[in-house]
Amino acid sequence: MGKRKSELTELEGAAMTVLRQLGACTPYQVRKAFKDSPSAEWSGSAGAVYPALRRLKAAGLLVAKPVKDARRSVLYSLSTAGADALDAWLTDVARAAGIGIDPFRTRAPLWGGLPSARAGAFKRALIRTLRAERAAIREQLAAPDAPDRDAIELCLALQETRLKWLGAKRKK
Amino acid sequence: MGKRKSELTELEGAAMTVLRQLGACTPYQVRKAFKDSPSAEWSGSAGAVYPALRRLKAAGLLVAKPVKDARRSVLYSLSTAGADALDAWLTDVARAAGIGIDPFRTRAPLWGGLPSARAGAFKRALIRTLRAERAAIREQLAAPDAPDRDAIELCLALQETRLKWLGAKRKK
DNA sequence: CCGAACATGTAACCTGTTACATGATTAC
DNA sequence: GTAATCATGTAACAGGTTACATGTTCGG
Repeated sequence: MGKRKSELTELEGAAMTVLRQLGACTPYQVRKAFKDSPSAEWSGSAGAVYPALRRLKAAGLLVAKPVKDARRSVLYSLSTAGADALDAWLTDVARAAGIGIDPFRTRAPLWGGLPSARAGAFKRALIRTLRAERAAIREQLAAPDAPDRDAIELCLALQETRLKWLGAKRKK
Repeated sequence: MGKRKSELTELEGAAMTVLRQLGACTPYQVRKAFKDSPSAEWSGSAGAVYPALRRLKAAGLLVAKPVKDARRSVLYSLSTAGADALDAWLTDVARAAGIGIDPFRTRAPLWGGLPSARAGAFKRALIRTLRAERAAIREQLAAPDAPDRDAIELCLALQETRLKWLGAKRKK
């Protein structure tokens, strides 16, 4: 069965999440899921996904089922151990509550100190972009068949928090 | 002056942010700033910080001033080109509006599908942790001399958004 | 049948982490 | 003087990214 991995990376967890949601997938389908995702944190680069799935297979967390087509595709799905590992990853409180890497928050402290000529145009552009993303997210929520409704709402809430913060800051 | 770097990494930008805020710093001081930061996204590992600062120096974005102590320390500060690069990094709309890597949001879509025996205890632990962090952040805000007040408020707003989302989800 | 998009990979590179090594300073 | 801590690094490693290479399927 291969030795147990002590911990999953964020990408590995995300990939296994896709497998749980969609059932057995080829690596390409996982990549596609990453790319199509509204909240795309992962580029879904082949150089990350293919090795990651093989790694998980080697660790006994996935089972591979070869497809008999000319492309020699492989359908991966969660093994029992994989399902357990995914649950453990999902319920890792310390990591779930952690901050991650937020480009907005990394930059925010310094926006107040920008040369004012630059600051105005930048803030306008930023707000415009955030609003556009918010609109796109709302669009998705409008679809009656939207999957991951909760996740999309979370995404929306986060963008709105950013917008609200910018607004509050501006007023001061 | 060295050749121009096309783009700064998040850590490089964060390091230069520290230099702008504190003035000339040794690598160790930058590391300390990362570790002390309330919103610590970076471990401030020596293996990242020392090479990063040398990289930026080589690119002409920092100036190095040797200190005449037995430790052969070096004080780094922003060059003119470095200040420009930092401004460009700060005002990179696409990146600032991007989502980054958010462990909470990566996991959130699947919490609904957890075995219910596990889900309850996990959610309680998660809420407890988030509340503890919120309290810690409020603590910082209570200090009258708190620097980066805006940034801390943003941190607080984000944690509250998470808590609110969890609460809303629970009700449904 | 031929070009475009699909699908599977690989190799070189970059950056950050952990763990270690080493010397300087401070507290006692 | 010695132990703890401060401070500066380095080496091995890990995990992603980009760019490339290659074969397959499909639309015209």
